[in-house]
Amino acid sequence: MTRGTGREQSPAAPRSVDVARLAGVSQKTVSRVFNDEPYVSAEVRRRVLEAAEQLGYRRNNAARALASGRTRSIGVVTLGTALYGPASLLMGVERVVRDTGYALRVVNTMEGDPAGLAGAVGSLLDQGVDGIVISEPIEEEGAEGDLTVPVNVPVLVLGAPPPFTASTVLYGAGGADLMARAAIEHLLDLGHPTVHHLAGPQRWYAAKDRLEGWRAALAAHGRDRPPVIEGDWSAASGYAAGRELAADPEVTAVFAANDDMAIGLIRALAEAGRRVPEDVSVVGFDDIPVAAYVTPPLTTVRQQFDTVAQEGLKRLVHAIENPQAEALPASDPPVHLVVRASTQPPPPRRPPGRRRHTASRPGGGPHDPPPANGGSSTHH
Amino acid sequence: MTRGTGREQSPAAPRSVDVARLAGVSQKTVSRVFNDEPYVSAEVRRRVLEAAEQLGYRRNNAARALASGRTRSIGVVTLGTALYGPASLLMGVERVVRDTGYALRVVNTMEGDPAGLAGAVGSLLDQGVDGIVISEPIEEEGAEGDLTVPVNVPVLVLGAPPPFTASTVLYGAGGADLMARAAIEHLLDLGHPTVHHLAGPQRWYAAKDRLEGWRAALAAHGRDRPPVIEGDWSAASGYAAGRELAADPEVTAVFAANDDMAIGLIRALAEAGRRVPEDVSVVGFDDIPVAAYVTPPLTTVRQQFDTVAQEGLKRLVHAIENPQAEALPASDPPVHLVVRASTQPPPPRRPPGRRRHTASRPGGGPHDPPPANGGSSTHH
DNA sequence: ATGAAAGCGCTAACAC
DNA sequence: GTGTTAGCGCTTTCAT
Repeated sequence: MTRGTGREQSPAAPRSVDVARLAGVSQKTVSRVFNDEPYVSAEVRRRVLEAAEQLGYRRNNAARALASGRTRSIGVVTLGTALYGPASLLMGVERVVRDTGYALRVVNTMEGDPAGLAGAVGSLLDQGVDGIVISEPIEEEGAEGDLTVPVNVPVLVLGAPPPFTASTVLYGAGGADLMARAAIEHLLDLGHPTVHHLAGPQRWYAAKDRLEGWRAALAAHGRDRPPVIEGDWSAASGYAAGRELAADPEVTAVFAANDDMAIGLIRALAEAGRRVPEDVSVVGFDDIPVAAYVTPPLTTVRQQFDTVAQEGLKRLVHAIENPQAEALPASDPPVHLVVRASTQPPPPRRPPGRRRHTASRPGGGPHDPPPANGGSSTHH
Repeated sequence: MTRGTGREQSPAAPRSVDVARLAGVSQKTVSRVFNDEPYVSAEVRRRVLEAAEQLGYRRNNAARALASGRTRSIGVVTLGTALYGPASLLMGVERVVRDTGYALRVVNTMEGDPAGLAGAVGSLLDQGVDGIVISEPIEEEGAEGDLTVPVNVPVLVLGAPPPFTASTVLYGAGGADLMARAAIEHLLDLGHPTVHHLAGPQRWYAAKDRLEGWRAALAAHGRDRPPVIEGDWSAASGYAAGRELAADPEVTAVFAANDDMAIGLIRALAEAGRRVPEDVSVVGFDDIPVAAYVTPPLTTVRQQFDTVAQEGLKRLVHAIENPQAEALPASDPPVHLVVRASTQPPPPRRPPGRRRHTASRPGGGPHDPPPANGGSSTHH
């Protein structure tokens, strides 16, 4: 209707020249208006915007990218899981990216993906992103070490050491070891002689970090370090681990690397007649939405995904827009241990080999309303 | 190093002409090779690929998009939540999109976002996507009905009726009503006189669908339709609902619109002395990863996000690549009710007003190992 | 404060 | 089978 090419199919999107013509200015002026450049009179700006509105003009991003060499988009590599941690981080990233005016492109790396991280990053590079976020990468078999593709955009790695070298690499989401440590110390403070660890899959850096925090905390307090059981993040693996641990009367406290495993673990313990928290205390990690409502309500470490995403992206965008400048400093997120009903002091020591069931804990029965978010204390 | 512009900064990405020159062919031939077009001799193809490899050539997508008018990317609008359902769907979508050779752009609509769906779609249109997936939209206040922006690309709406008109609109992820219905019928089959419903927020179409299935099932069987309680998907809201329902001795079966609410509900019931499943049966929806490991293991409706995503995207891509062709038909996903321990026949009827605790269920105590995935039956 | 001209790196249509 | 010629719709640089 507007531009008379004759074809009715879909009336060809208006271009900036069309707007310029209608507004009676040059095409460049339209460009100026849309880029908020200075030196456009208010009157002209108004005319241009009005013409654009009338035509339903949207600027063509491909042309823009081609001419400017920047796509104004950020790519994120995530694992293709709906696991609470990675999914929450992704949502946090999206929120911030949009706020900063960039577009978001997403690719997944599946566990066992042959191309893996390199493939994912390559695909983003193909798409021409201005920066890359790698969220919770896992260790690749074989492709250990450097990426084969040269990465010429800034990269933000959330929750892991550098998987490769790029022009600029930033880190974020550290401090999981400190968080784990706070969990362990909570249990030691309650009087547990030591704490067992149900670790996450060690190909995940997140799992390694938590293991490391556990190790460090026990070492710092001169405690025994019992053997580690490795799960796969799933409640099923936590359940399997629980069956093992239930058989060992020495176990009075367990730190699980995520809440799902903690829930499976608690179930297995309960089925074996070892009550939580009376006989065994359990701490999880993540603070998933149901953590306060399972039985017993789970003591756990809350991750602040939004904060982590926000802080990391601020630094990434800074690096994109100020290529020569110094990288902004990272800051460890605060540790936030949420104490609920799954932890309490250990049962009194007694000669091994005798089965017994101790009295109920003071005021901690299942009839207490779960603290909505209550009982949380912030360490560090 | 290769192209001598003198600047060492970052040695300017090679272009297809550079490859052409090195391979001793025309630039167009390079284009042919990279687009897998026919009519290139094996020998030339080899030379081109080798030259490209040597130069580290990656084709410029902005230029490609500008010249061809297609971005080879699909945009997805999701809610900015890590809720299991939406997050799983997003992951499913990503997986399929990559397989089909498209890139994925993601924008969120936050609840209460002023721009809302229109803003999100507009932002994708700005980015120049070839197709749009709208995942689980919620009803917008005010902006009811049509989008103000013209959408000239095919749109796939997952889990909702048409929020607007576009050139092509496809639907997917229907059938939630049938799934809800299967859940209700499972409870009726067990002998419950009727089933209460803890609904999701009714601004979500997914919540409406489940409510509708509940309503239809009760109507079909001529049962009472008790008042509906509306939650917000959270375990906390399920807990609140549970306190209400616990006070009503008539309640013997509850269908919760998602698992998180079901878990909160069960906790509130337990605290009020109403055991699940002995006194009250509960069915959830989603089959979240921990559903089999909470106490009691949750009977729930499993959603097949991968299938839904795959099926929907196949149709979307078809619509993108065959603009004139008939839309591929949709197919309802199969209903998959996973029966675990949170449901059983109702306790024997007795005069109202008397409190009692009935015997334990036959072989259904907490010491049964949770069926990993067991006890599932597929309806419809 | 505004405009003219020259590409950005590719694909499309046609020639050979 | 391969090359040539034009743009795609912007941003950039430089004039004015």
